[in-house]
Amino acid sequence: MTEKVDYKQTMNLPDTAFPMRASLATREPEWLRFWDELDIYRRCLEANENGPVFVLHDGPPYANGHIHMGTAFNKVLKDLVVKYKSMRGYYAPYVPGWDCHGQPIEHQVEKDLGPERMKEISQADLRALCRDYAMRFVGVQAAEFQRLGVQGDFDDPYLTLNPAYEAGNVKVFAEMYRRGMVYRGSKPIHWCYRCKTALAEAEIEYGDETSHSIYVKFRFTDAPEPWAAEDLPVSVLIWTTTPWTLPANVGVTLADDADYVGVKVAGEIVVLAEALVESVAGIAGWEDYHVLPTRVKGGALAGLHYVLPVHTDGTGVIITGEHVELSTGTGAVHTAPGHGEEDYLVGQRFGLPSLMPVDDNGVFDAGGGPFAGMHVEKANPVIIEWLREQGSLVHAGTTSHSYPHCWRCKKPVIFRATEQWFVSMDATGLRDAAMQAMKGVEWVPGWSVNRIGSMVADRPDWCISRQRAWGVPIPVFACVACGETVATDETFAAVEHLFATEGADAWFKKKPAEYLPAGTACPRCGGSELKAESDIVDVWFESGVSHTSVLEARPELHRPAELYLEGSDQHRGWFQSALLTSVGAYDQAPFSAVLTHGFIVDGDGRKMSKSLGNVISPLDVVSKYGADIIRLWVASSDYSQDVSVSDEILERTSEAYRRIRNTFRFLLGNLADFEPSLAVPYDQMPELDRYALVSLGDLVSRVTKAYDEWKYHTVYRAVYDYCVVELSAFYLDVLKDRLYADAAGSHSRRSAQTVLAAVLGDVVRLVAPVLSFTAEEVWQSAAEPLRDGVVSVHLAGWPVAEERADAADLRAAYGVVLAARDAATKALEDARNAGEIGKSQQARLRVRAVPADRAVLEARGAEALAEMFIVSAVVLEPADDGEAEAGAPRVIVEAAEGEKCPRCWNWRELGADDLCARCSTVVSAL
RNA sequence: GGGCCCAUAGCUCAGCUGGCUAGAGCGCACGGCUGAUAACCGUGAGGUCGGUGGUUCGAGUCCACCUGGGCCCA
Repeated sequence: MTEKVDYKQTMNLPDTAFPMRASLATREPEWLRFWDELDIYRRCLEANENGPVFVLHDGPPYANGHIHMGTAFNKVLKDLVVKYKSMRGYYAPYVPGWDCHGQPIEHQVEKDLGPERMKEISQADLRALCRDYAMRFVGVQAAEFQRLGVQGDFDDPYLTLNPAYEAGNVKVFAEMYRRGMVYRGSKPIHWCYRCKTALAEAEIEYGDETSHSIYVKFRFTDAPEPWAAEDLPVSVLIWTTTPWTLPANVGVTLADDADYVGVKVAGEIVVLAEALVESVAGIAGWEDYHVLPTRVKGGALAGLHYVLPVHTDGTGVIITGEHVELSTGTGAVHTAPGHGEEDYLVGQRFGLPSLMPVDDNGVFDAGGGPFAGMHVEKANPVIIEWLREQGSLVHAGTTSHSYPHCWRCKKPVIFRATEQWFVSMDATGLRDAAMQAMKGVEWVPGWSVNRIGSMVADRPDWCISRQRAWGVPIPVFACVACGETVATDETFAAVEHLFATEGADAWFKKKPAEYLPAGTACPRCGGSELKAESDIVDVWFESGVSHTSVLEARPELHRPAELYLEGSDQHRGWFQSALLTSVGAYDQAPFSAVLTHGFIVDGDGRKMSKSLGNVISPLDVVSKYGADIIRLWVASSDYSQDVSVSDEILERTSEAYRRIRNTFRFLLGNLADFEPSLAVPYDQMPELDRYALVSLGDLVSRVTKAYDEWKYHTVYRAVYDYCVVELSAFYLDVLKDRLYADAAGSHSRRSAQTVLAAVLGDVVRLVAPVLSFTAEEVWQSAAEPLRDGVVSVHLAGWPVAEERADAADLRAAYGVVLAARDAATKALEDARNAGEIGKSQQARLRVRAVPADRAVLEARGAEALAEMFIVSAVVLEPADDGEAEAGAPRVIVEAAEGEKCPRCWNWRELGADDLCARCSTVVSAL
């Protein structure tokens, strides 16, 4: 019996302090402190001071609430872009921003305040509360974004409530105004006559309401052709639930393509959609009626005139629209552009006037005709009676339907046109210019341009005014004497200066005379008393002008930005408002490229909502898995579609992370005693090592290309597969014998370490934009000589794929070798299942390959093949006739000859010391 | 109801301009190893490509419709 010797001590086993368990949740904050002390954001900028500039311009999230999966995804994606560009040598500043104005914050503050205190508070005080509210959440979100590893100028972000930002609004508005694309018009909005206020869509609560339901005849001025022969009065029959809007009627909208018929009833003819005759007859209680045979398309009736229902001395016109429903009503829609959104839009298209005879209190003015002075609600029954007297009422009943209510007083609201400010899409050719400008932009993914294109092509004029408190005022004045708008280069300059120095709050505290140049007067009547406009600007306009307030204003940025990157909802939102304001003021798109991503959905592809109970919070993921897992999930997802997240997905991501982490750990462990001065030159390396470097170079090329094409999930895939397939399953597995058993300072082991150092150095940088924390941990765990004085992986630059003269030959040869290896592992598995072997080193393989392959294998040498197959010996044999055609080599497993070397576990002839020759030499030299 | 988009194994992804028995990794099952060990190695079983119809000699890959889902409108 030989005495058991512990040869383990004589081997070079991995040694590293880099822990297998990541403990990201606790360790990541330490790296955040490390970067903070390093001032890594500024260091990255300084390092690239002379590099090309790449500006990713942050779209400002709304400053309320905590971050959610969508904002986390967006910010991490941006961070990948910025960190990659920075490592590539670009000067890549990233200034995060927040959208601080707007109705949701104002609404929340008002709710917190309560109705009593709300009545007391001044606009200035209300604005101060809104500001506090916004600032609180800017702080909350900034901390949360940074926890995700997002790097940027969080010490000096841009906020839409900053004076300098507010001034930018004036600058852009002024330029667009000067160019003649801003005008005053009217547009219907939700209005609560009890609270005497305009309401935003978000302030509307929908609830069931019982309304009047009336059918009314509008008499044609001349009997339309199809029914003229009957020689009876002909009317079009409409249905409405708001009798009080009839005084504002100017048109009747029909469905262009639907069939309309005349119904003879009670001695006259009423026209309505054929599909609705039966239901109307039932409701109206027609017993004796007759549908005339002639059918007419709605479009054929367009242009006919009828006598207005209330103002019977005037006429209205028949038009067509796509919003006409054929499931309820009559298929003929009473159209009052002053009192309905769709009516307004269709009215615009047909050039109908927008009558609005109702004042702030909901009372008819003179435009109400016989109902002037009456409140609309009280007028309803009166109007119905009046219509009955006129003989135009066909039926009056009630109906229950969903109707908008005021969130404050919970009472029904009305729709009512008011004076608003608009940006004209066509008066100065803004639409065409915008369509043109978007052609010069790179849209990722490509279909993205279709979406914004159709939006810009179809959109109505942009209503940019809001009747609210928390925002930036429309920077114009009205003459108190004559009502004329006063807005000149001088007043704009004064307001811009006012905002820049004191903020928009000053608008609500000072009188115009205090900041306008002396002598500013109304151009029409010469009046010198001016009133500041009380409306504020649409928040989309506000965020849109960041190209001016931020890109142009900050020295490190520029307009146009290289990239805007947001969720696909921003085609309608920020992308569009930025495009329109930039083209409007500068004839130029604000961005060179726009990247959009999908929305975050659950594992079944459904949107996240509290009611479905499928919401996952990024903060929970951070504390359970760590920010790097979120980052890896972001990188692994194809953002051009909606992106799923679920416990399973995160669990899988986490497993993938562990695999990558372990790969780094193995590399670090085997480089403990290595430094660059010990490196073996490429041309002196064993072939396998050269192949490994070629393969590494291929990875670098592939990954770099993927980053450049914004395909992060390809980056992830490539790196992960490389770790698993190339390294773990092949190269590293093969290398263990050499690394552990050869002499520590041997050429063969140093060669392997040279490769491992290259792999470590390259891969850690390839993943640094994604696994920012872990890459830093790896970097700091590497021996100092390997880091060469670079204090952070994020300052380490980008790896270069080296060109190797023998690369093509090696790729071809190793294609054959790896195919043979596959055949070998299969054969070994069979032998294992048959109980013939355990470890592969117990085997000796006879490999029979077709001549071409055998030549390739022979050129590597049997010893090299044994090393690569991790067996004790390989014998190459000619294939039998029957095997000659086979693609993969045939492999026969036999027991290895010799005995198991107690040190390296290969089966060899053992010497006097009971060791194999290699181990004997190594041990005796110790 | 409209515009844009999506739908390949349990998961994440490949499948270019239509052409061999639809691929990868993970997960899973089984096995090995115990010198990457809350690791590592191997083998294997899983999709007929959301559905229907069509174009074609041939379709996951083109067309139509449908179903389900997402964003934005209405």
